[in-house]
Amino acid sequence: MIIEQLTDDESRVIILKAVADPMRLKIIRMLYNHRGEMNCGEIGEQLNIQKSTVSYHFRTLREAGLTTTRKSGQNKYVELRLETFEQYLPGFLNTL
Amino acid sequence: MIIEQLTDDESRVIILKAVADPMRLKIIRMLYNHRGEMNCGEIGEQLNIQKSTVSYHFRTLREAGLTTTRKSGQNKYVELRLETFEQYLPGFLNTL
DNA sequence: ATATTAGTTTCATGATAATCGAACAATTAA
DNA sequence: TTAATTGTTCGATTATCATGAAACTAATAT
Repeated sequence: MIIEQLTDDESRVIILKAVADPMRLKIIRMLYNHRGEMNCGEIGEQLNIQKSTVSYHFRTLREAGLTTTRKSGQNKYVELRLETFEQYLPGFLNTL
Repeated sequence: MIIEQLTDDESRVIILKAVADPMRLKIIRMLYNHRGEMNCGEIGEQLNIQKSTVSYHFRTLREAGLTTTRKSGQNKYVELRLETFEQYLPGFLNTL
């Protein structure tokens, strides 16, 4: 696996693109209101889209550093990484 | 001209997409550091891209409500709309 | 052992987005 | 009146993105 060396602006663009989507905005809002980790499945249910699409959005958020993931059994739990939001988008979560 | 009725999330996505681009990030940073309006031309010079592309980015920022424009003679001056940043991306400009 | 459940990966597709070059419009200078 | 300057618009092209369907993996349940 090749380690990509990203400039600060490149990271920033990846993060902003990750947030700039209606579905992912919904996911972020759910996670924020829930204040803690959530089951991927229960999030997906409320979005009314295919699970492959949900999985894609989770990956996008994770690769942007906006979430962390914990696997337990056959379930997977997602949680917001508040530090990343604080660093690149301070105050953003409060506007949701 | 049809007036579009946008939901808050739709506005939000338009704003986030507008910010999620390296060129526009450069433009925003320039405007912010300059603290005040700038000539479109002098911004364009530093970006090393065609003026049609620069014009496209300016339009994207303006339509997202992130800038205002003033025309004076054959020049055009752009300025950040700090209120919009404050409302949707509070603290963001300080991270640049 | 087999079936079920939760999630990922891959492939194809349609939709947006970024860029350039050329033509255009408006303003100012010669 | 004719240049030159500043910026916009249009058309074409390439690249990226969001989505669904199907096949797959891993873990649990029967």
